[in-house]
Amino acid sequence: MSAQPTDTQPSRPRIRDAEATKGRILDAAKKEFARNGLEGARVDAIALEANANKRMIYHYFESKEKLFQTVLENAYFDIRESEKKLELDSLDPREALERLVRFTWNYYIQNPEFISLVNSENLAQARHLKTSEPVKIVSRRFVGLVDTILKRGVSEGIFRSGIDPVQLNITIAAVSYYYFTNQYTGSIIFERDLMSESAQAERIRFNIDTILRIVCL
Amino acid sequence: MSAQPTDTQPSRPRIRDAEATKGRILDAAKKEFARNGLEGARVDAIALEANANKRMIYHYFESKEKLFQTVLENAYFDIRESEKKLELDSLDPREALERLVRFTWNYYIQNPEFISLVNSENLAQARHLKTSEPVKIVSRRFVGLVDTILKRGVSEGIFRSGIDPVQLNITIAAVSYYYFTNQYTGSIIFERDLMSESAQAERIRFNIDTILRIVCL
DNA sequence: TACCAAAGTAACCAATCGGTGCAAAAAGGG
DNA sequence: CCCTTTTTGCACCGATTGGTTACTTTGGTA
Repeated sequence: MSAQPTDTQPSRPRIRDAEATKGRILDAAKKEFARNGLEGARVDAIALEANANKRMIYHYFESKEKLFQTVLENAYFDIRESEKKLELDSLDPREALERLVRFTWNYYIQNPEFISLVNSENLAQARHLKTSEPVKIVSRRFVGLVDTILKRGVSEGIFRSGIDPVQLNITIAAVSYYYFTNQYTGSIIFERDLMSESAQAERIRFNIDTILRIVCL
Repeated sequence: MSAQPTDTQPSRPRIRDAEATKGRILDAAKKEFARNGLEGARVDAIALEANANKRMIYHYFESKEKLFQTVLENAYFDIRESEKKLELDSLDPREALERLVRFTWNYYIQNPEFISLVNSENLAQARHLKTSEPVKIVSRRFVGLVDTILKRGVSEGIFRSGIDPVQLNITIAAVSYYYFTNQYTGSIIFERDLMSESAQAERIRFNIDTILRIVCL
């Protein structure tokens, strides 16, 4: 054993950086809320993980609930921002739809916290999102995405008309979201490792096929 | 203020009925776990709701976790039992599939606790279900259901071959499950009341259409 | 360099949580 | 009618929780 007091650097010059501290708290909170849910998350655990003092959480974010709200809003901003970078208008409608399905799948894989946060928010009956005007604003653009693809497909004569873009949007999310959020109970009930490489490859193909079958003539 | 010690009947004759007490606790626990999640649920609240003493919960179910496990297992037994009553073999494959999609939808409506309990279990990485052999057993029959319909449809020349029954099973659940579990955030993001009568009717039609498009030639 | 708002810390608190010890009350067999 | 077993009630506990009080340290700047 050494005489050093902790496993951090012995006499860290302690840099003051409010933005960095806020960022570390948000990152830690996202992890903790995703892993344990809104009720299960521990403020002390967030402070520890963020390498920050618990008092700073209340200094910057007021309460556990407000912290969750901020984490959740940021999560929505992030996914909508990523979607904007897809440039689906340059692709033909079928390819645009396939890319959107793939994007949704990959986003959930790379950001597993997103699904868990949304689940927590729905258990809370969306009480944090209700008051968030910014999230509503960024969501509008997102709904328009599928609508545009659908209209283009119809005018090109490859998609059938009369499809509700909201229903399609929901279904695109559903077939991937459900697979991930229920991966643990699913792997038991179907007696198959749903998260193996081969199972994942199989599922994404099935999902693309499903969505294209909905829209094509 | 009256002199009565509590708000229960002053000298209730106290009937001994272990099974009834257990049942009331399980009902109350199901509601409480569904509403607040595994971590958010309060044992005192369950006791109050069940009109039973908290001590009885630990007498009959040992711990909060074990109580949750029992509630969850019962929920799975119930849905699988209901599915058995569908008699899908007497219908032609297309109708059988439609009935199964409708059943899944209606079951989620009539048993909203089921979805919430499954969500909680997945947040807990299915640690309660892992050790439950009975749930695995009743699940096998369930997977076989869709497989049988699919095979019949192929031999009758109305379904295409090569469809993985597990993928189809997952998709049937997904398109309804996702709609309900995300009803609160969904209603905000799509700026539409997803739970209105008309919205529900629209969704179930869309779901039946989706599933039939997957299997039909 | 003296000053002071901003950033960070440690110790603490009241409330609440899951879980228990213990014994009274009620049923049922002899 | 007694006595064992099951069912019930109440008070209580140690641990943990979200949140706070009071304080020190830092770094830009007048």
